[in-house]
Amino acid sequence: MSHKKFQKPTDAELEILQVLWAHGPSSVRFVNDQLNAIRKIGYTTTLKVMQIMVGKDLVNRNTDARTHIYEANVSEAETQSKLLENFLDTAFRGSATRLVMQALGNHQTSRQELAAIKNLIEKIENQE
Amino acid sequence: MSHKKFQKPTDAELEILQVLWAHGPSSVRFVNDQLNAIRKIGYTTTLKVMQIMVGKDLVNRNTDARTHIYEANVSEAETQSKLLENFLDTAFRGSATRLVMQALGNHQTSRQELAAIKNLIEKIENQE
DNA sequence: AATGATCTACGAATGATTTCGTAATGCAAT
DNA sequence: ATTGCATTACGAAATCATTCGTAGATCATT
Repeated sequence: MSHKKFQKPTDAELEILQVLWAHGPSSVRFVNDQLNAIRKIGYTTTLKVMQIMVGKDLVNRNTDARTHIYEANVSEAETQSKLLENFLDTAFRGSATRLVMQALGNHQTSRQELAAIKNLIEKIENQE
Repeated sequence: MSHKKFQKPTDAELEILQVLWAHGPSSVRFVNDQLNAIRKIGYTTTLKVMQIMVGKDLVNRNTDARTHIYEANVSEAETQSKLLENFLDTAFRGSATRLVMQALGNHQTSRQELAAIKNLIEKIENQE
C-alpha cells in the first residue's frame, strides 16, 4: 500500500471531484458542462485543472480513446474527512462539538436525520 | 442596517481574528506575539494583514494613540456560521447531516459533549 | 537635540491558484 | 484528401494571499 501524503484539493479541484463523485468517470466536456450549469468557466480551464489533478493523483485518466476519461482517485468520504479536520482546526479551533452544534442549529435538519445522529451518538457512547 | 456582503477571511486573517476574539482589542505587537507562540511570523507581516483587514471591515482600528488598537468587527459565532455554510457547500454539497456524522465519528468527543449535542437535538425535535 | 527603540505606511517579491489563448493533433463527413 | 470540429497540450497572464524590507514618523531617554 502506497503512502502518498494527502494533497488538499483546491476549490476548483473540489468542484471537479464533486462532479466525478456524483456521476462517475467522465470526459472533460461533461465535467465542464456540469460546472457551467453553476458558473461560467472555459473549457480549457477545466481541462487544465483536471490535468493538474492527474499530477496530484487526485484523479486517474484513461487515455485509450481520443477523449480522455477521468475518474476520481480519492474517495468522497476520505476527502471530506480530511478537509473537515483541516477546517475544524482553522475555523473552530478543533472543537468538533462547537462545529456540530452550529451545523445543527443553523440548518434545516429533518426528523429522520436528527434521529440518525442521535443513534450515532448513542453508538459512540456505548463504545467506550 | 448595512448590507455588506460576507468577505470570507483568509487563513492568515482568521488566525488574527482568533487572537482578537480571545483577548479583545489589541495592538499589532500583542497579536504578533500571540501568533509567534505558535509559528514564526514577522511583525510587519502581521501589521500588513491587519491593515488589509481594516479595508475589508473585518476589524476596526483606533488610531488615537501612536500604537493603534485593533478590534474584531465580526463576531466569532457569525463568522463561524458563514464559514461553515461555505464549507458545507464546497465540501459536503450542503448536507449538514453528513458533516455532523463525519465530525462525530472521526473525533474524540467527550461524554459531556455528546450529551450536550443530544440535548440540542432534542430541543430541535421539540421545536417543530 | 541626539540616539535608539518602536511603530506605521508602502511597495514589491514570492508562491499558489485560476484562467484562458494558441497551437497541434485526431476524427468525421463530405 | 480537404474541411471543419472537438480534443489535448502547453505556456503564460491574471489574480490572490502571504511575506517582508525599507523608509519615515513618533516617542522616550539621555
